[in-house]
Amino acid sequence: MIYISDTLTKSKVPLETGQPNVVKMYVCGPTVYNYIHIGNARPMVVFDVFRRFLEFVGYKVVMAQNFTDIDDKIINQANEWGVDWKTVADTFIAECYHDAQLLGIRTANFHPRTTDFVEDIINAIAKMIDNDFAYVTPNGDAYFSVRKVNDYGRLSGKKLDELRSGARVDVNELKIDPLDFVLWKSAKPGEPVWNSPWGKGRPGWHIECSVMSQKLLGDMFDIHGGGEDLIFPHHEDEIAQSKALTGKPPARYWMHNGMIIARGDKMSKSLRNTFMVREAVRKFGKDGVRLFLLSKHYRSPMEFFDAPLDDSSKAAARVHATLYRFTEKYNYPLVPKYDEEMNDYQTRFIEALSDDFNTPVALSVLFNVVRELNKAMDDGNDERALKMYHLIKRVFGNMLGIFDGETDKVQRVESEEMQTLDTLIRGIIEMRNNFRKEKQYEMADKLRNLLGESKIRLVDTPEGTKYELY
RNA sequence: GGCGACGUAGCCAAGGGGUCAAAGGCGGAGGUCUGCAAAAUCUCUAUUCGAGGGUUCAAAUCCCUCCGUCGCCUCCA
Repeated sequence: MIYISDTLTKSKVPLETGQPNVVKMYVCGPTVYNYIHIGNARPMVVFDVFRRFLEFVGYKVVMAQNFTDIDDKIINQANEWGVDWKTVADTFIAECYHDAQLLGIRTANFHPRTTDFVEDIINAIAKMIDNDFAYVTPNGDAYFSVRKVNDYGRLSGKKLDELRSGARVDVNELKIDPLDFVLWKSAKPGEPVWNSPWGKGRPGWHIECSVMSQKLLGDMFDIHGGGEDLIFPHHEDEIAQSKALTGKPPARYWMHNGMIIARGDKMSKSLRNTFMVREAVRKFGKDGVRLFLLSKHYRSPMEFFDAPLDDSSKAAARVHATLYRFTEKYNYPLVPKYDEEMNDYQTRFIEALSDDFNTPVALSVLFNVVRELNKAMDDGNDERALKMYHLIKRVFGNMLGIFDGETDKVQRVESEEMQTLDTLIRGIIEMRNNFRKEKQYEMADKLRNLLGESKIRLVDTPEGTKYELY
């Protein structure tokens, strides 16, 4: 049984899906007006791994992640650059796919864009107006009446009257209640527009997710995920909208990941303390970044700074070296037969992830197996080595989306340049070994240092001298 | 102001009434291996879990107080 923390009930609950062995999951994606940063990447990686885990234990996962491709920030950005909104959106959707791919995030089954669903959104709003959950103001805005649904505020633990007294809510005389939120924004001059029964305008933010998730995953899917900053008002409003439309909340469970903190604040584009995914991958490697993101429980906020990223990067490199050591001997390792030890490690790994997706514990199992793989190779126990290799590379690595490349940062390209370099290095190694044979260690060490300065590390093994670039 | 989370070794981070003299990673010390290194491996590196009270046969784990950090309440993943 898999247990997850449900934001709505604030408790750890068993995952019981609508259809047996199928998990339908919707994860809120970014508004595309710039490159994605590490904060955007956390839910992407977390839910990517969660999905792989569910698949491993036998679920068929149907996953959707949206792009908000029309919004004030996109329009502002477009105006600033003197291009149209769609160019901005298209550009950063493309860049987002690029960065997601760099991070080894599998594409979801659906990546809906708001502007592809305007017709459905209009229909949904019309229905809410008909059923008296929403109203149109004289200027052509449409608003949702928050007080028409019961339990509004349950997800975020807020009480309507406390919110009102907070007086932080948008003061807008057109709204009947200050807490009402916009479903359709009437167009200001020069803004992109779509036609609607109540005038030219564009969809508000919350309605897109309700409409797209319902259309793609159905009235009540299993898991709705996203960053915890979306709990209020975004997800609260989605619940209200779905209840107005279908009489049901949109999802059975709500999973929220904690924020990435940088320099004392939440990482956010508007706070200018972002660290781009692209830069992080360049600096720490794909597996280093993923390992970092999985090193802390997904619900806790995590501080972003170099030291732990460096640690994760080193740990990833160590595992890569171990795997490389194995594949050097066995180019095409086949499938081992499971034994008690393998079952035991795998069970521990799965149990960790089954307990509210405890990735830090799962990683501890992984690192234990890495040590066992090294030991098996040290002992010359190839059969056991294959078993450990299989667990790391094909089972754990597969679920975590790591160790699927040759090495993390160092490329072992079969290019002509590499061939030349290889010949050169091998030549120097041979010279050094001749010096060693003649016990001229000073000369031998000189050559080793020379290579070391060029970031080439020599490793003397019983099978001869090897080298690696670092 | 309201709601919520957290404070565990040099750093990162699990655990969440007894099996914890507390997993794992990074770092550090020492051993094995090596001509020496490197890599790998082994041992050690928190008698203690922010501070102070309390409950209990038993607490890092439950309760209270205090100190500190952070999130949400506004666009945000």
